Amino acid sequence: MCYWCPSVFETFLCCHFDQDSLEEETFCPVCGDRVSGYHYGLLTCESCKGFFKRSVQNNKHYTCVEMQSCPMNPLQRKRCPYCRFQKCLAVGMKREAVRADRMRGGRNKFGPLYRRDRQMKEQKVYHQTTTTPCRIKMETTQALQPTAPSDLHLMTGHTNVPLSSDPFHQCQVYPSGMGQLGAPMPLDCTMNTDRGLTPPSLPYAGLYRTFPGYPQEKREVPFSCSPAPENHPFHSPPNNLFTPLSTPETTTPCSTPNQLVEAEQDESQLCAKVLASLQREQASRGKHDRLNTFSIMCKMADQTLFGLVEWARNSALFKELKIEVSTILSQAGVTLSSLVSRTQDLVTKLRALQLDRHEFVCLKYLVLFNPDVKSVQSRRQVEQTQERVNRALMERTQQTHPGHSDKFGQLLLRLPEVRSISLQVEDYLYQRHLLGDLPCNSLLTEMLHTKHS
DNA sequence: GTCTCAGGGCCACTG
DNA sequence: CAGTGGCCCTGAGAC
Repeated sequence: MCYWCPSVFETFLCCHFDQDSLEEETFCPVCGDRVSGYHYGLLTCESCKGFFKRSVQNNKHYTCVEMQSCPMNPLQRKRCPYCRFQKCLAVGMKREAVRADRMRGGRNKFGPLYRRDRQMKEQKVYHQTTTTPCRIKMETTQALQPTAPSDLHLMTGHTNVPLSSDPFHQCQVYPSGMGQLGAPMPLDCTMNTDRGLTPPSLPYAGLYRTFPGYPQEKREVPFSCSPAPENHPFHSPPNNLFTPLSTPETTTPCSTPNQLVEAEQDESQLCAKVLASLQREQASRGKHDRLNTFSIMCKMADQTLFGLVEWARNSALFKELKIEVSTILSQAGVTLSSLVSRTQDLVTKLRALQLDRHEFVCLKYLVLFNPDVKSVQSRRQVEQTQERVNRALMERTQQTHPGHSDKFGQLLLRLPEVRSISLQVEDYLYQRHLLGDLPCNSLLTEMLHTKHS
C-alpha cells in the first residue's frame, strides 16, 4: 500500500501501473492467498486454481459438516472443500473454463475478457491516483469506466454510479453475477499489515461483509444502526442465509423514523448498483448470448434480494433476532402478468398515499419483523419491535400529515398485500426454477431452495 | 516467428 | 491413499 501525495506521485504511478505489482497487491478472492494469475475466470492463487480444476475434472461433490459458512483463508481452506468450492463459484470461477477434453496449452475463450479486466484495473488505478490525493488506497477489482455499451433496454433513467464492464467479478452465487459495485473502495492500510489475516479484496465486499464466515476479522468492525462502511473488506458468502447471527454488537436499536431513515442505504444507490451490474453482465455477453427479459428480471430480483439481505443484516433491530431454517410452503401459482398487475396496483395505492422515505423504511421493517414467520424463536421480541416501528410510523404520519389522520391505517393495510404478492412471486419463481428457467447459482435460487427444502 | 500466459500434468508432501 | 499445492509443460492467440 502506498501513501501518496503530489510529492510521491510519480513513484506511485510507477509502482501501480506495473503489471507485477498490480497482481502482487491482489489477493485470491477465494482464500486470500497471493494470486498467481488468471485462472478459470479471475485472478486466483495457484492453490485454488488446482483445487477448482480437480473439483470440476473429477466431478467432486463435497459436503459441509458445519453451517456451510466455514472460514476461508490460506490456513483453513483445506478444512472444508465444500465451502471452498462454493466460494470458488461464488466469486466467479467458471466451470466451463475447465476443458472437458483436457487439452493443454492455448488460450481459452475468455482471453479478450482477461485483457479487458486488466485494462479496467489500470484505468481504475489511474482514476484513483488522479482523483483522490493523499488517501490510502487498497484496490478492489472493480473498475470505473463504463466502457462497454449497454444493451439493457429494459432499464431507463441514469445513474451516477460508475460502471464497470468487468465480467469476472460479477459473482455467480451470491450475487452470482454481482460484480463490483461501482464506487471505489478505499481501505485503511492498517487493516492490511498481515497478509495471513488479510482477506481478499473482493467485489461486493460491502455486501458480503455482514454474512458469517470471517468471524475474527468481522468482529473488529463495529456495526451500528448505520450501514457498515462500504470499504470494509471482510466478507463471506451467505452460504446459509438463515443461520443465527453471531455478532453480538452492542448497538442501540433505533426506533424513531428519523433514526430508521438515517440507518438506511439510499434506495437510489441500490437501484443504481443493480442497474450497473446488469449492464455489465449484458455488455460482457456476446451478441447472441444476451439475457432475455425473464433472465434480466431474475437477475434484478436476485440482486435486489441481495441488497435487501444486506439491509436486513445491517439492521440493528434485525440483529436481535435468532432465526432458524424452516419449511415454508407457498400457495399455488399465478401468472406473471397478474403479479405485475397486482404490484402496479399496490404502487399506485402507495403513491396515492404520498408515501415518503421515512414511511417506506418503516414499512420495510414491518415486513421484515413478521411474527407469523414460523422459524422465529423470539416471537415476543419480534412483536415488540413491530410495535416500536408501528409507533414510529404513526408518529411520522401524524407529524407530516396532521390532516390525514387515516394515513397510518391505510399504510398498514397495504402490508398484507405486500406479503401476499411476495409469496406468490416466490411460488412463481420456484415453479420456473423447477422448470430450469432460473439461472443456477444465484442467491435467489439458494433462498428458494432453502424455503422449499 | 516469437512471446505471452492460462489450462493441464506431474509429483513431493501431508494428514 | 486421497487431497493439496508448487512447479513446469503446452500451445492458441497476440504481436
